[in-house]
Amino acid sequence: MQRKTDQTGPNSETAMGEAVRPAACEQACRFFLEEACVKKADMEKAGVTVKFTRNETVYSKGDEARYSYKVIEGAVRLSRIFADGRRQIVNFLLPDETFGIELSETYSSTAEAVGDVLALRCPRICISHMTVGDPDISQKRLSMFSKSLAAAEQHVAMLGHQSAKERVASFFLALEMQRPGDVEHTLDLPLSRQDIADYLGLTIETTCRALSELKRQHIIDAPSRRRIVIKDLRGLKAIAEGDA
Amino acid sequence: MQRKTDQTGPNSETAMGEAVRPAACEQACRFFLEEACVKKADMEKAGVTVKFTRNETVYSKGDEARYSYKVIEGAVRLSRIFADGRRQIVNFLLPDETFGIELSETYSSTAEAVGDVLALRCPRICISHMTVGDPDISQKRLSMFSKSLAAAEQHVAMLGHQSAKERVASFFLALEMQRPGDVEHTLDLPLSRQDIADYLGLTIETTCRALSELKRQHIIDAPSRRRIVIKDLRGLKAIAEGDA
DNA sequence: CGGCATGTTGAAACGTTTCAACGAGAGTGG
DNA sequence: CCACTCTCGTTGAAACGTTTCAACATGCCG
Repeated sequence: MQRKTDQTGPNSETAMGEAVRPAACEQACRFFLEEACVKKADMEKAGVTVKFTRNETVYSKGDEARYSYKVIEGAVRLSRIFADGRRQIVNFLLPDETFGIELSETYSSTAEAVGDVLALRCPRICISHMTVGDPDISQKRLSMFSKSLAAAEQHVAMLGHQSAKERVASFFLALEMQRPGDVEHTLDLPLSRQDIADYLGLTIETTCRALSELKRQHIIDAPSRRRIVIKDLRGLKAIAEGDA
Repeated sequence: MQRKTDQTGPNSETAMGEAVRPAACEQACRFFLEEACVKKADMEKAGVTVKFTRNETVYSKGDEARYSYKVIEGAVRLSRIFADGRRQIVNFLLPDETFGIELSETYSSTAEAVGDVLALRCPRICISHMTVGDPDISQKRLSMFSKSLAAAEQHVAMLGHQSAKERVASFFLALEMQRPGDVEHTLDLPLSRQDIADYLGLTIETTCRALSELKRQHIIDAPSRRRIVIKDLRGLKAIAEGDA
Protein backbone atom coordinates (compact mmCIF):
# COMPACT_ATOMS: atom_id res chain seq x y z
CA MET A 1 0.00 0.00 0.00
CA GLN A 2 1.42 3.31 -1.11
CA ARG A 3 0.17 5.35 1.77
CA LYS A 4 1.77 3.30 4.43
CA THR A 5 4.87 4.96 5.78
CA ASP A 6 5.45 3.52 9.19
CA GLN A 7 9.18 3.22 8.96
CA THR A 8 10.74 3.51 12.36
CA GLY A 9 13.92 5.50 12.25
CA PRO A 10 16.89 5.88 14.57
CA ASN A 11 14.95 8.25 16.79
CA SER A 12 12.30 5.70 17.56
CA GLU A 13 11.53 5.85 21.23
CA THR A 14 11.33 2.13 21.58
CA ALA A 15 14.93 1.94 20.40
CA MET A 16 16.17 4.38 23.02
CA GLY A 17 16.81 2.96 26.39
CA GLU A 18 18.94 5.73 27.79
CA ALA A 19 18.04 7.10 31.15
CA VAL A 20 16.85 10.65 31.44
CA ARG A 21 19.68 12.77 32.76
CA PRO A 22 18.31 15.40 35.15
CA ALA A 23 20.42 18.32 33.91
CA ALA A 24 19.70 17.90 30.21
CA CYS A 25 16.15 17.19 31.13
CA GLU A 26 15.69 20.42 32.96
CA GLN A 27 17.32 22.32 30.14
CA ALA A 28 15.00 20.71 27.60
CA CYS A 29 12.03 21.64 29.71
CA ARG A 30 13.05 25.24 29.91
CA PHE A 31 13.37 25.43 26.13
CA PHE A 32 10.11 23.58 25.76
CA LEU A 33 8.14 25.87 27.98
CA GLU A 34 9.83 29.04 26.81
CA GLU A 35 7.34 31.42 25.26
CA ALA A 36 9.53 32.86 22.51
CA CYS A 37 11.46 30.89 19.96
CA VAL A 38 14.81 29.90 21.41
CA LYS A 39 17.81 29.94 19.11
CA LYS A 40 18.17 26.69 17.25
CA ALA A 41 21.91 26.47 17.86
CA ASP A 42 21.46 26.71 21.63
CA MET A 43 19.10 23.80 21.67
CA GLU A 44 21.27 21.67 19.44
CA LYS A 45 24.26 22.34 21.66
CA ALA A 46 22.28 21.25 24.69
CA GLY A 47 21.60 17.95 22.95
CA VAL A 48 17.86 18.16 23.35
CA THR A 49 16.92 18.12 19.67
CA VAL A 50 16.03 15.25 17.36
CA LYS A 51 15.95 15.06 13.58
CA PHE A 52 13.43 13.22 11.46
CA THR A 53 13.46 12.66 7.74
CA ARG A 54 10.51 12.90 5.37
CA ASN A 55 7.68 10.57 6.41
CA GLU A 56 9.55 9.22 9.38
CA THR A 57 7.44 8.26 12.37
CA VAL A 58 8.08 10.27 15.52
CA TYR A 59 5.76 8.06 17.52
CA SER A 60 2.77 5.84 16.87
CA LYS A 61 -0.69 5.94 18.34
CA GLY A 62 -0.70 3.68 21.37
CA ASP A 63 3.00 3.98 22.14
CA GLU A 64 3.92 4.81 25.69
CA ALA A 65 3.92 8.62 25.84
CA ARG A 66 7.40 9.31 27.15
CA TYR A 67 8.18 12.60 25.44
CA SER A 68 6.58 15.84 24.44
CA TYR A 69 7.88 17.71 21.39
CA LYS A 70 8.15 21.16 19.93
CA VAL A 71 8.70 21.72 16.22
CA ILE A 72 11.79 23.80 15.48
CA GLU A 73 11.98 23.37 11.72
CA GLY A 74 9.68 21.65 9.24
CA ALA A 75 6.18 20.34 9.83
CA VAL A 76 4.69 17.37 11.65
CA ARG A 77 1.33 15.71 11.08
CA LEU A 78 -0.79 14.01 13.71
CA SER A 79 -3.02 11.31 12.28
CA ARG A 80 -5.15 8.28 12.93
CA ILE A 81 -5.63 5.31 10.65
CA PHE A 82 -8.98 3.56 10.42
CA ALA A 83 -9.93 -0.01 9.81
CA ASP A 84 -10.81 0.76 6.19
CA GLY A 85 -7.27 2.03 5.59
CA ARG A 86 -8.25 5.67 5.40
CA ARG A 87 -6.30 8.22 7.34
CA GLN A 88 -7.54 11.28 9.18
CA ILE A 89 -5.00 13.95 9.84
CA VAL A 90 -5.94 15.61 13.10
CA ASN A 91 -3.48 18.47 12.98
CA PHE A 92 -0.38 19.89 11.36
CA LEU A 93 2.27 21.35 13.64
CA LEU A 94 4.46 24.17 12.41
CA PRO A 95 7.58 25.69 14.04
CA ASP A 96 7.08 26.67 17.69
CA GLU A 97 4.03 24.43 18.07
CA THR A 98 4.01 21.56 20.51
CA PHE A 99 2.72 18.01 20.25
CA GLY A 100 2.70 14.84 22.29
CA ILE A 101 1.51 16.75 25.34
CA GLU A 102 -1.26 14.31 26.23
CA LEU A 103 -1.75 13.31 29.84
CA SER A 104 -2.70 9.72 29.11
CA GLU A 105 -0.09 7.01 29.30
CA THR A 106 -0.10 6.46 25.56
CA TYR A 107 -0.13 8.72 22.51
CA SER A 108 -3.59 9.31 21.09
CA SER A 109 -2.40 9.90 17.52
CA THR A 110 0.53 9.00 15.33
CA ALA A 111 3.08 11.75 14.67
CA GLU A 112 5.08 11.80 11.44
CA ALA A 113 7.51 14.21 9.84
CA VAL A 114 5.94 15.79 6.76
CA GLY A 115 9.29 16.87 5.38
CA ASP A 116 12.62 16.92 7.17
CA VAL A 117 12.03 18.00 10.72
CA LEU A 118 14.08 19.30 13.60
CA ALA A 119 12.30 19.05 16.91
CA LEU A 120 12.91 19.71 20.56
CA ARG A 121 12.26 16.64 22.65
CA CYS A 122 11.43 16.81 26.30
CA PRO A 123 10.67 13.95 28.70
CA ARG A 124 7.11 14.22 29.83
CA ILE A 125 7.87 13.17 33.35
CA CYS A 126 10.31 16.00 33.59
CA ILE A 127 7.72 18.52 32.48
CA SER A 128 5.43 17.24 35.18
CA HIS A 129 8.12 17.70 37.79
CA MET A 130 8.93 21.19 36.61
CA THR A 131 5.28 22.11 36.66
CA VAL A 132 4.89 21.38 40.34
CA GLY A 133 5.17 24.58 42.29
CA ASP A 134 5.71 26.82 39.31
CA PRO A 135 2.58 28.75 38.36
CA ASP A 136 4.08 30.23 35.21
CA ILE A 137 4.97 26.84 33.85
CA SER A 138 1.60 25.46 34.80
CA GLN A 139 0.00 28.30 32.95
CA LYS A 140 2.15 27.73 29.88
CA ARG A 141 1.26 24.10 29.87
CA LEU A 142 -2.43 24.87 30.14
CA SER A 143 -2.17 27.30 27.27
CA MET A 144 -0.66 24.60 25.08
CA PHE A 145 -3.69 22.42 25.67
CA SER A 146 -5.97 25.36 25.18
CA LYS A 147 -4.39 26.09 21.81
CA SER A 148 -4.72 22.50 20.68
CA LEU A 149 -8.32 22.44 21.78
CA ALA A 150 -9.14 25.62 19.89
CA ALA A 151 -7.55 24.18 16.76
CA ALA A 152 -9.49 20.94 17.10
CA GLU A 153 -12.80 22.76 17.55
CA GLN A 154 -12.07 24.87 14.52
CA HIS A 155 -11.37 21.68 12.61
CA VAL A 156 -14.67 20.19 13.74
CA ALA A 157 -16.48 23.30 12.58
CA MET A 158 -14.89 23.01 9.16
CA LEU A 159 -15.55 19.32 8.67
CA GLY A 160 -19.09 19.65 9.91
CA HIS A 161 -20.53 22.00 7.35
CA GLN A 162 -18.15 23.22 4.66
CA SER A 163 -18.03 22.18 1.03
CA ALA A 164 -14.83 20.97 -0.62
CA LYS A 165 -13.96 24.35 -2.05
CA GLU A 166 -14.68 26.10 1.23
CA ARG A 167 -12.49 23.64 3.11
CA VAL A 168 -9.54 24.14 0.80
CA ALA A 169 -9.97 27.89 1.02
CA SER A 170 -10.22 27.78 4.82
CA PHE A 171 -7.14 25.62 4.99
CA PHE A 172 -4.93 28.00 3.05
CA LEU A 173 -6.41 30.93 4.87
CA ALA A 174 -5.55 29.40 8.22
CA LEU A 175 -1.99 28.71 7.10
CA GLU A 176 -1.66 32.25 5.81
CA MET A 177 -2.92 33.66 9.11
CA GLN A 178 -0.34 31.63 11.02
CA ARG A 179 2.45 33.20 8.99
CA PRO A 180 2.08 36.90 9.59
CA GLY A 181 4.23 39.46 7.82
CA ASP A 182 4.70 37.37 4.72
CA VAL A 183 4.13 40.09 2.20
CA GLU A 184 4.20 37.80 -0.79
CA HIS A 185 1.48 35.49 0.55
CA THR A 186 3.47 32.49 -0.52
CA LEU A 187 2.93 29.24 1.33
CA ASP A 188 5.83 26.91 0.93
CA LEU A 189 4.88 23.70 2.64
CA PRO A 190 6.07 20.15 2.21
CA LEU A 191 2.49 18.85 2.29
CA SER A 192 1.39 16.49 -0.44
CA ARG A 193 -2.11 16.60 -1.91
CA GLN A 194 -2.85 13.45 0.03
CA ASP A 195 -1.86 15.17 3.27
CA ILE A 196 -4.19 18.05 2.54
CA ALA A 197 -7.02 15.73 1.52
CA ASP A 198 -6.66 13.66 4.67
CA TYR A 199 -6.78 16.77 6.80
CA LEU A 200 -9.85 18.13 5.02
CA GLY A 201 -11.71 14.84 5.07
CA LEU A 202 -11.84 14.70 1.26
CA THR A 203 -10.37 12.48 -1.42
CA ILE A 204 -7.26 13.58 -3.23
CA GLU A 205 -9.24 14.05 -6.45
CA THR A 206 -11.83 16.33 -4.89
CA THR A 207 -9.10 18.36 -3.22
CA CYS A 208 -7.36 18.69 -6.53
CA ARG A 209 -10.50 19.80 -8.31
CA ALA A 210 -11.20 22.42 -5.65
CA LEU A 211 -7.64 23.67 -6.04
CA SER A 212 -7.99 23.89 -9.80
CA GLU A 213 -11.24 25.77 -9.39
CA LEU A 214 -9.52 28.31 -7.14
CA LYS A 215 -6.74 28.66 -9.69
CA ARG A 216 -9.31 29.23 -12.43
CA GLN A 217 -10.81 32.01 -10.32
CA HIS A 218 -7.35 33.57 -9.87
CA ILE A 219 -7.71 33.31 -6.09
CA ILE A 220 -4.54 31.30 -5.75
CA ASP A 221 -1.75 30.00 -7.92
CA ALA A 222 0.28 26.81 -7.63
CA PRO A 223 3.55 27.46 -9.46
CA SER A 224 5.10 24.26 -8.22
CA ARG A 225 4.02 21.12 -6.45
CA ARG A 226 4.49 22.31 -2.91
CA ARG A 227 3.99 26.01 -3.33
CA ILE A 228 0.78 27.99 -3.10
CA VAL A 229 0.57 31.69 -3.82
CA ILE A 230 -2.43 33.57 -2.52
CA LYS A 231 -3.29 36.13 -5.16
CA ASP A 232 -6.58 37.36 -3.74
CA LEU A 233 -6.74 37.13 0.03
CA ARG A 234 -10.08 38.90 0.21
CA GLY A 235 -11.57 36.50 -2.32
CA LEU A 236 -10.14 33.55 -0.43
CA LYS A 237 -11.77 34.78 2.75
CA ALA A 238 -15.10 35.21 0.98
CA ILE A 239 -15.01 31.64 -0.29
CA ALA A 240 -13.92 30.23 3.05
CA GLU A 241 -16.88 31.92 4.68
CA GLY A 242 -19.36 30.60 2.18
CA ASP A 243 -19.93 33.77 0.15
CA ALA A 244 -19.07 31.86 -2.98
CA MET B 1 -36.29 31.23 12.20
CA GLN B 2 -37.22 28.11 14.09
CA ARG B 3 -33.75 27.16 15.12
CA LYS B 4 -32.96 30.40 16.78
CA THR B 5 -33.13 30.08 20.54
CA ASP B 6 -31.01 32.83 21.94
CA GLN B 7 -33.23 33.82 24.79
CA THR B 8 -31.26 35.17 27.65
CA GLY B 9 -32.63 34.09 31.00
CA PRO B 10 -32.23 35.26 34.54
CA ASN B 11 -28.85 33.59 34.84
CA SER B 12 -27.36 35.60 32.04
CA GLU B 13 -23.90 36.67 33.07
CA THR B 14 -24.38 40.13 31.73
CA ALA B 15 -27.32 40.54 34.10
CA MET B 16 -25.31 39.61 37.16
CA GLY B 17 -23.26 42.34 38.62
CA GLU B 18 -22.66 40.81 42.00
CA ALA B 19 -19.13 40.73 43.28
CA VAL B 20 -17.42 37.41 43.76
CA ARG B 21 -17.41 36.61 47.46
CA PRO B 22 -14.13 34.88 48.37
CA ALA B 23 -15.65 32.22 50.64
CA ALA B 24 -18.37 31.05 48.25
CA CYS B 25 -15.86 31.27 45.49
CA GLU B 26 -13.42 28.96 47.16
CA GLN B 27 -16.21 26.54 47.95
CA ALA B 28 -17.37 26.53 44.33
CA CYS B 29 -13.84 25.84 43.20
CA ARG B 30 -13.49 22.90 45.49
CA PHE B 31 -16.68 21.38 44.17
CA PHE B 32 -15.63 22.20 40.65
CA LEU B 33 -12.27 20.53 40.91
CA GLU B 34 -13.46 17.61 42.97
CA GLU B 35 -12.91 14.33 41.17
CA ALA B 36 -16.02 12.48 42.32
CA CYS B 37 -19.56 13.72 42.04
CA VAL B 38 -20.36 15.88 45.02
CA LYS B 39 -23.84 15.65 46.46
CA LYS B 40 -26.24 17.95 44.71
CA ALA B 41 -27.80 19.20 47.94
CA ASP B 42 -24.43 20.32 49.31
CA MET B 43 -23.76 22.41 46.28
CA GLU B 44 -27.18 23.97 46.26
CA LYS B 45 -26.85 24.85 49.91
CA ALA B 46 -23.55 26.54 49.21
CA GLY B 47 -25.29 28.70 46.64
CA VAL B 48 -22.92 27.87 43.82
CA THR B 49 -25.40 26.30 41.45
CA VAL B 50 -27.43 27.79 38.61
CA LYS B 51 -30.49 26.49 36.82
CA PHE B 52 -31.26 26.79 33.15
CA THR B 53 -34.42 25.87 31.32
CA ARG B 54 -34.71 24.11 27.98
CA ASN B 55 -32.85 25.98 25.23
CA GLU B 56 -31.73 28.74 27.56
CA THR B 57 -28.37 30.28 26.76
CA VAL B 58 -25.71 29.80 29.42
CA TYR B 59 -23.31 32.06 27.56
CA SER B 60 -22.70 33.14 24.00
CA LYS B 61 -19.62 32.86 21.85
CA GLY B 62 -17.63 36.04 22.29
CA ASP B 63 -18.94 36.87 25.78
CA GLU B 64 -16.36 37.66 28.39
CA ALA B 65 -15.42 34.31 29.93
CA ARG B 66 -16.05 34.95 33.61
CA TYR B 67 -17.17 31.52 34.75
CA SER B 68 -16.42 27.86 34.25
CA TYR B 69 -19.21 25.33 34.70
CA LYS B 70 -19.81 21.74 35.59
CA VAL B 71 -23.02 19.93 34.65
CA ILE B 72 -24.83 18.46 37.65
CA GLU B 73 -28.10 17.46 35.98
CA GLY B 74 -29.23 17.56 32.38
CA ALA B 75 -27.17 18.20 29.28
CA VAL B 76 -25.51 21.23 27.72
CA ARG B 77 -24.53 21.76 24.10
CA LEU B 78 -21.59 23.83 22.86
CA SER B 79 -22.15 25.19 19.39
CA ARG B 80 -21.14 27.70 16.77
CA ILE B 81 -23.38 29.37 14.24
CA PHE B 82 -22.15 30.11 10.75
CA ALA B 83 -22.93 32.87 8.32
CA ASP B 84 -25.23 30.59 6.34
CA GLY B 85 -27.33 30.02 9.46
CA ARG B 86 -26.19 26.44 9.98
CA ARG B 87 -25.10 25.36 13.40
CA GLN B 88 -22.26 23.06 14.35
CA ILE B 89 -22.50 21.46 17.74
CA VAL B 90 -18.98 21.02 19.02
CA ASN B 91 -19.78 18.94 22.08
CA PHE B 92 -22.46 17.73 24.44
CA LEU B 93 -21.72 17.88 28.15
CA LEU B 94 -23.31 15.36 30.48
CA PRO B 95 -23.34 15.31 34.30
CA ASP B 96 -19.90 15.70 35.86
CA GLU B 97 -18.42 17.18 32.70
CA THR B 98 -17.01 20.69 32.64
CA PHE B 99 -17.30 23.50 30.11
CA GLY B 100 -16.30 27.10 29.75
CA ILE B 101 -12.78 26.31 30.88
CA GLU B 102 -11.09 28.23 28.08
CA LEU B 103 -8.11 30.40 28.86
CA SER B 104 -8.94 33.13 26.40
CA GLU B 105 -10.79 36.22 27.57
CA THR B 106 -13.96 35.28 25.69
CA TYR B 107 -15.93 32.08 25.21
CA SER B 108 -15.09 30.25 22.00
CA SER B 109 -18.52 28.62 21.64
CA THR B 110 -22.08 29.24 22.72
CA ALA B 111 -23.39 27.07 25.56
CA GLU B 112 -27.09 26.23 25.80
CA ALA B 113 -29.19 23.98 28.01
CA VAL B 114 -30.50 21.05 25.98
CA GLY B 115 -33.22 20.29 28.52
CA ASP B 116 -33.54 21.66 32.02
CA VAL B 117 -30.09 21.92 33.51
CA LEU B 118 -28.57 22.29 36.94
CA ALA B 119 -24.97 23.39 36.83
CA LEU B 120 -22.19 24.32 39.20
CA ARG B 121 -20.79 27.72 38.40
CA CYS B 122 -17.33 28.78 39.40
CA PRO B 123 -15.57 32.09 38.72
CA ARG B 124 -12.68 31.48 36.42
CA ILE B 125 -10.44 33.93 38.19
CA CYS B 126 -10.97 31.99 41.37
CA ILE B 127 -9.93 28.75 39.73
CA SER B 128 -6.76 30.42 38.55
CA HIS B 129 -5.99 31.59 42.08
CA MET B 130 -6.66 28.19 43.56
CA THR B 131 -4.44 26.59 40.95
CA VAL B 132 -1.40 28.56 42.00
CA GLY B 133 0.72 26.50 44.31
CA ASP B 134 -1.52 23.46 44.31
CA PRO B 135 -0.16 20.71 42.06
CA ASP B 136 -3.23 18.49 42.48
CA ILE B 137 -5.55 21.20 41.32
CA SER B 138 -3.25 22.09 38.45
CA GLN B 139 -3.28 18.49 37.42
CA LYS B 140 -7.05 18.30 37.61
CA ARG B 141 -7.37 21.38 35.50
CA LEU B 142 -4.99 20.00 32.92
CA SER B 143 -6.92 16.78 32.78
CA MET B 144 -10.13 18.68 32.02
CA PHE B 145 -8.47 20.20 28.98
CA SER B 146 -7.02 16.89 28.04
CA LYS B 147 -10.44 15.28 28.14
CA SER B 148 -11.97 18.01 26.01
CA LEU B 149 -9.14 17.71 23.52
CA ALA B 150 -9.54 13.96 23.24
CA ALA B 151 -13.27 14.39 22.62
CA ALA B 152 -12.65 17.00 19.95
CA GLU B 153 -10.11 14.83 18.15
CA GLN B 154 -12.52 11.92 18.24
CA HIS B 155 -15.13 14.20 16.75
CA VAL B 156 -12.75 15.25 13.98
CA ALA B 157 -12.05 11.63 13.20
CA MET B 158 -15.75 10.89 12.92
CA LEU B 159 -16.61 13.87 10.74
CA GLY B 160 -13.61 13.27 8.53
CA HIS B 161 -14.41 9.87 7.15
CA GLN B 162 -17.61 8.26 8.38
CA SER B 163 -20.87 7.82 6.51
CA ALA B 164 -24.20 8.99 7.92
CA LYS B 165 -25.09 5.59 9.32
CA GLU B 166 -21.64 5.13 10.84
CA ARG B 167 -21.84 8.54 12.48
CA VAL B 168 -25.20 7.86 14.05
CA ALA B 169 -23.98 4.48 15.27
CA SER B 170 -20.78 5.99 16.67
CA PHE B 171 -22.76 8.67 18.41
CA PHE B 172 -25.03 6.28 20.29
CA LEU B 173 -22.11 4.02 20.99
CA ALA B 174 -20.17 6.87 22.57
CA LEU B 175 -23.16 7.85 24.70
CA GLU B 176 -23.63 4.26 25.78
CA MET B 177 -19.95 3.97 26.73
CA GLN B 178 -20.23 7.09 28.88
CA ARG B 179 -23.06 5.52 30.86
CA PRO B 180 -21.60 2.30 32.18
CA GLY B 181 -23.64 -0.14 34.20
CA ASP B 182 -26.87 0.66 32.46
CA VAL B 183 -28.05 -2.87 31.94
CA GLU B 184 -30.99 -1.96 29.80
CA HIS B 185 -28.91 0.02 27.30
CA THR B 186 -31.48 2.75 27.29
CA LEU B 187 -30.40 6.26 26.39
CA ASP B 188 -32.79 8.86 27.67
CA LEU B 189 -31.59 12.18 26.39
CA PRO B 190 -33.35 15.44 25.80
CA LEU B 191 -31.62 15.84 22.42
CA SER B 192 -33.76 16.67 19.41
CA ARG B 193 -33.04 15.22 15.97
CA GLN B 194 -31.76 18.63 15.01
CA ASP B 195 -29.28 18.54 17.88
CA ILE B 196 -28.01 15.17 16.80
CA ALA B 197 -27.82 16.22 13.16
CA ASP B 198 -25.88 19.38 14.01
CA TYR B 199 -23.42 17.38 16.05
CA LEU B 200 -22.91 14.81 13.32
CA GLY B 201 -22.58 17.35 10.53
CA LEU B 202 -25.64 15.98 8.71
CA THR B 203 -29.10 17.25 7.89
CA ILE B 204 -32.00 16.28 10.05
CA GLU B 205 -33.45 14.15 7.25
CA THR B 206 -30.29 12.15 6.70
CA THR B 207 -29.97 11.58 10.43
CA CYS B 208 -33.53 10.40 10.54
CA ARG B 209 -33.05 8.01 7.65
CA ALA B 210 -29.95 6.54 9.25
CA LEU B 211 -31.91 6.06 12.45
CA SER B 212 -34.72 4.34 10.62
CA GLU B 213 -32.23 2.09 8.87
CA LEU B 214 -30.78 1.06 12.25
CA LYS B 215 -34.29 0.40 13.54
CA ARG B 216 -35.02 -1.74 10.49
CA GLN B 217 -31.88 -3.76 11.26
CA HIS B 218 -33.02 -4.23 14.87
CA ILE B 219 -29.82 -2.61 16.12
CA ILE B 220 -31.69 0.05 18.05
CA ASP B 221 -35.23 0.99 18.88
CA ALA B 222 -36.79 4.41 19.41
CA PRO B 223 -39.90 3.85 21.54
CA SER B 224 -40.41 7.56 22.06
CA ARG B 225 -39.05 10.82 20.73
CA ARG B 226 -36.17 11.20 23.12
CA ARG B 227 -35.45 7.62 23.98
CA ILE B 228 -33.12 5.21 22.24
CA VAL B 229 -32.79 1.56 23.20
CA ILE B 230 -29.71 -0.28 22.04
CA LYS B 231 -30.84 -3.79 21.21
CA ASP B 232 -27.65 -5.07 19.62
CA LEU B 233 -24.54 -3.47 21.04
CA ARG B 234 -22.22 -5.72 19.09
CA GLY B 235 -23.99 -4.89 15.86
CA LEU B 236 -23.85 -1.19 16.69
CA LYS B 237 -20.10 -1.44 17.22
CA ALA B 238 -19.67 -3.24 13.92
CA ILE B 239 -21.52 -0.51 12.05
CA ALA B 240 -19.68 2.28 13.85
CA GLU B 241 -16.39 0.74 12.80
CA GLY B 242 -17.40 0.41 9.19
CA ASP B 243 -18.05 -3.34 9.06
CA ALA B 244 -21.49 -2.65 7.68
C1' DC C 1 -59.69 18.43 20.38
C1' DG C 2 -57.37 21.69 17.59
C1' DG C 3 -52.93 23.68 16.53
C1' DC C 4 -48.13 23.58 16.06
C1' DA C 5 -43.63 21.98 16.50
C1' DT C 6 -41.09 17.85 15.63
C1' DG C 7 -40.22 13.74 13.25
C1' DT C 8 -40.49 10.70 9.08
C1' DT C 9 -40.54 9.38 4.31
C1' DG C 10 -40.18 10.02 -0.93
C1' DA C 11 -38.13 11.77 -5.30
C1' DA C 12 -35.15 14.78 -7.73
C1' DA C 13 -31.01 17.61 -7.55
C1' DC C 14 -26.55 18.10 -6.16
C1' DG C 15 -21.79 17.28 -4.75
C1' DT C 16 -18.34 13.94 -3.67
C1' DT C 17 -16.28 9.61 -4.54
C1' DT C 18 -14.74 6.05 -7.41
C1' DC C 19 -12.51 4.23 -11.26
C1' DA C 20 -9.74 5.11 -15.04
C1' DA C 21 -6.63 7.40 -17.95
C1' DC C 22 -3.30 10.74 -18.72
C1' DG C 23 0.33 14.47 -17.61
C1' DA C 24 4.07 16.55 -15.15
C1' DG C 25 8.05 16.60 -12.35
C1' DA C 26 12.06 14.65 -9.77
C1' DG C 27 15.66 11.50 -9.53
C1' DT C 28 18.70 7.91 -11.72
C1' DG C 29 21.72 5.89 -14.71
C1' DG C 30 23.28 5.61 -19.33
C1' DC D 1 22.33 15.88 -21.24
C1' DC D 2 18.73 13.03 -22.38
C1' DA D 3 15.77 9.22 -21.71
C1' DC D 4 13.80 6.25 -18.47
C1' DT D 5 11.11 5.39 -14.62
C1' DC D 6 8.36 6.16 -10.78
C1' DT D 7 5.70 8.85 -8.01
C1' DC D 8 2.53 12.45 -7.64
C1' DG D 9 -0.84 15.40 -9.51
C1' DT D 10 -4.68 16.37 -12.71
C1' DT D 11 -8.85 15.61 -15.35
C1' DG D 12 -13.10 13.03 -17.06
C1' DA D 13 -17.32 10.17 -16.60
C1' DA D 14 -20.26 7.23 -14.03
C1' DA D 15 -21.76 5.67 -9.48
C1' DC D 16 -22.93 6.77 -5.08
C1' DG D 17 -24.56 9.12 -0.94
C1' DT D 18 -26.29 13.30 0.99
C1' DT D 19 -29.08 17.25 0.57
C1' DT D 20 -33.04 19.65 -0.83
C1' DC D 21 -37.78 20.30 -1.38
C1' DA D 22 -42.11 18.61 -0.49
C1' DA D 23 -45.65 16.11 1.67
C1' DC D 24 -47.35 13.67 5.41
C1' DA D 25 -47.32 11.54 10.28
C1' DT D 26 -46.81 11.90 15.11
C1' DG D 27 -46.78 13.68 19.51
C1' DC D 28 -47.22 17.34 22.77
C1' DC D 29 -49.48 21.42 24.97
C1' DG D 30 -52.86 24.61 25.69
